Amino acid sequence: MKPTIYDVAEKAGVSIATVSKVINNTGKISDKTKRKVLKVMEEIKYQPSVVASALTGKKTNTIGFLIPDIANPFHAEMARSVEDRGHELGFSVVMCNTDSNPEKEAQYLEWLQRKSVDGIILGSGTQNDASLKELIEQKIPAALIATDIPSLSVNAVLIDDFLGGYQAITHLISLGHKNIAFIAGSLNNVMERERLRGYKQALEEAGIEFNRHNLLVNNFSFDDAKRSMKMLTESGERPTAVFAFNDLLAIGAIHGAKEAGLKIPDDLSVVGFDNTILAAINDPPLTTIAQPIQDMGRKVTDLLIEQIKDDHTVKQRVVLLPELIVRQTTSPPKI
Amino acid sequence: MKPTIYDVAEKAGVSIATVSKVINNTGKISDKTKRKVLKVMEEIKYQPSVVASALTGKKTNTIGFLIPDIANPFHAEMARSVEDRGHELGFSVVMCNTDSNPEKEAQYLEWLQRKSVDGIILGSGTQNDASLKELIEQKIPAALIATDIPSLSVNAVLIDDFLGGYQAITHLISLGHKNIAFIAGSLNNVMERERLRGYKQALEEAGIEFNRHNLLVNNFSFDDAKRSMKMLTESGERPTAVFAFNDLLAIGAIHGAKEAGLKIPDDLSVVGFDNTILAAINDPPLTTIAQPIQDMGRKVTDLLIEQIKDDHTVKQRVVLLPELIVRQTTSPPKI
DNA sequence: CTGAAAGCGCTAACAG
DNA sequence: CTGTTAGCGCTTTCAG
Repeated sequence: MKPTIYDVAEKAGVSIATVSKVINNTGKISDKTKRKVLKVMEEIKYQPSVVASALTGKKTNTIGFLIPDIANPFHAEMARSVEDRGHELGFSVVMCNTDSNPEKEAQYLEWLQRKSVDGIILGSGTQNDASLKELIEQKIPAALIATDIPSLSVNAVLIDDFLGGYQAITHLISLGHKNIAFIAGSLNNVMERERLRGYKQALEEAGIEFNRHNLLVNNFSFDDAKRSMKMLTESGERPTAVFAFNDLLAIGAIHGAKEAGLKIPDDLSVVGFDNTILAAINDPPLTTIAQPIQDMGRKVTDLLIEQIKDDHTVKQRVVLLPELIVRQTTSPPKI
Repeated sequence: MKPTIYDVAEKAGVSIATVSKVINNTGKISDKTKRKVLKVMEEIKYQPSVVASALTGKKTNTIGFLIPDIANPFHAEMARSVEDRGHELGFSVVMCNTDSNPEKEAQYLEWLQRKSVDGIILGSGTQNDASLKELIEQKIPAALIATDIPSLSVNAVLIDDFLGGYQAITHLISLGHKNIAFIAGSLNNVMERERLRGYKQALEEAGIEFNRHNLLVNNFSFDDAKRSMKMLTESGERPTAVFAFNDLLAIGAIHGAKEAGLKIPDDLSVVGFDNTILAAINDPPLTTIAQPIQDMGRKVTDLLIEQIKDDHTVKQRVVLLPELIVRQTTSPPKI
């Protein structure tokens, strides 16, 4: 059996209360007995049980992290930075892949509560506003990353998606493009709608009319993007540039364009979003709008853990600014 | 406050023992009282505390998952399949990024034990054999994925790395290549050494002598691979083909080669390993040795959970076979 | 400074 | 069938 607090108390000739105090550095214990207890703990390799201490009302030092899919590089990089920061601060993180499915989401949330996690981070793709609301009502610390729910008072770290879209399109326009497509995902969340708004705004400022045919909605999949792009090249006045919802879709579009015989960037300029590893290793390297993933993960973890330690901290919404990374998939149109 | 078992007992007019029995479906309870209790649980939104039940010796339904870096697509895809299967079977998974650092590894292991996880999966890159040994001695269920420690009796799921290396090189030789480089990582684990052995064996069978200069050891980084490749192209008799330890390194090599003015695959054939998303989206699509990542993740999770449920199950080492996926980065040498 | 004792929410005999 | 009760390992008053 694993040694318990009783074992060390007995072996050290003190009471369990004393042992508890030296473990937690509370109360006043003489140096002498403190040393003795510490020594015994070493000897019998005693490890306090988090389960038992949690039952008395202390923290579990565990947080939940919900994202649609950890196999998606954007989410994986986010997970890495959240876990890193959590680890630094003494917290474990439970990974939950929701597939953006509200039912799965609700189930994870229930499990996490039953396991008494100290708090929960909801990543982009959170669908189930209702369950988040419940979380907040039950005073479970929660924070959002890369997404926002304007109607709720909750810590959130996100980027200015409007600006991201605006930057991408402004860049393309400055290169001389006028016919620019937008390859979106489902278009059913604020994030995407904001980027679309940025897209439209940039067009408008340049006096270019929005063309409904240039707005492609697909299913967040590589193959969809490829197919969409191919179709687009066959349309009458094909765009000379495309802005994709993320790097994966951008690369899908590039593949589709290449299959149709187009050269990148000469025949088609492409801008991605996120600046994941995919953008860096693409050939040619992908021009993209960078989200500061590391900072976002770190910041949201800090906010959540602050809230866990003191529930009266004032909530905040931290908006980081995206940055245009010009690489080699954009150039003036050659037409 | 969250409702407890006492709250439902009181409201339903029964004892907590009865409530406990309906929760766990143990003992014999009349349909009538069962329904009544269930109804009350619904009404007050009662959720049994995993912490409390764990304290009485029951499972926490949580497992730990150690890998070097979830931001690495290979690990991320593995994590996804482990978490998926865990979720199906009712287990949460705690993600731990070790950076292959033995101290971090040991610390995670300690935390996980203090949190009473039911079992632990160790991914490739596990460095600290000693702490794994301790785990086993303490009868904590553990299982290995994509790695093996021959001296320990522990469930493991891995691929035949020797065969993988052999397949890659045989493919290249069959295309007519004779001068083939191997871009390795650190070369300090069985996995890599096995692949190297496969490489050598294939060469030997073809009557090609092993050339020490064709073995490049780097640091698992994209840039290292790129640099290595560039150097290689400047050497006297540059290889006409290269086999890399994983897809990322293979793509790094491709970038290096392209910078040196080589065309892929005409001037240089490249074979990767893992068949991650990187291989599929590379341009040209990367020929690679596929690991059945989904199956591995699922299988190792099954083995671990079986062991959790019954510690007397016989341990096994499941060796899956890698598969050569020929795409477009390999062709006969044009020299 | 140190220890006795109550209690956290739940499970598992054991009685009835 | 249902309830009483003794823990699980730890924290926290409250006395001494």
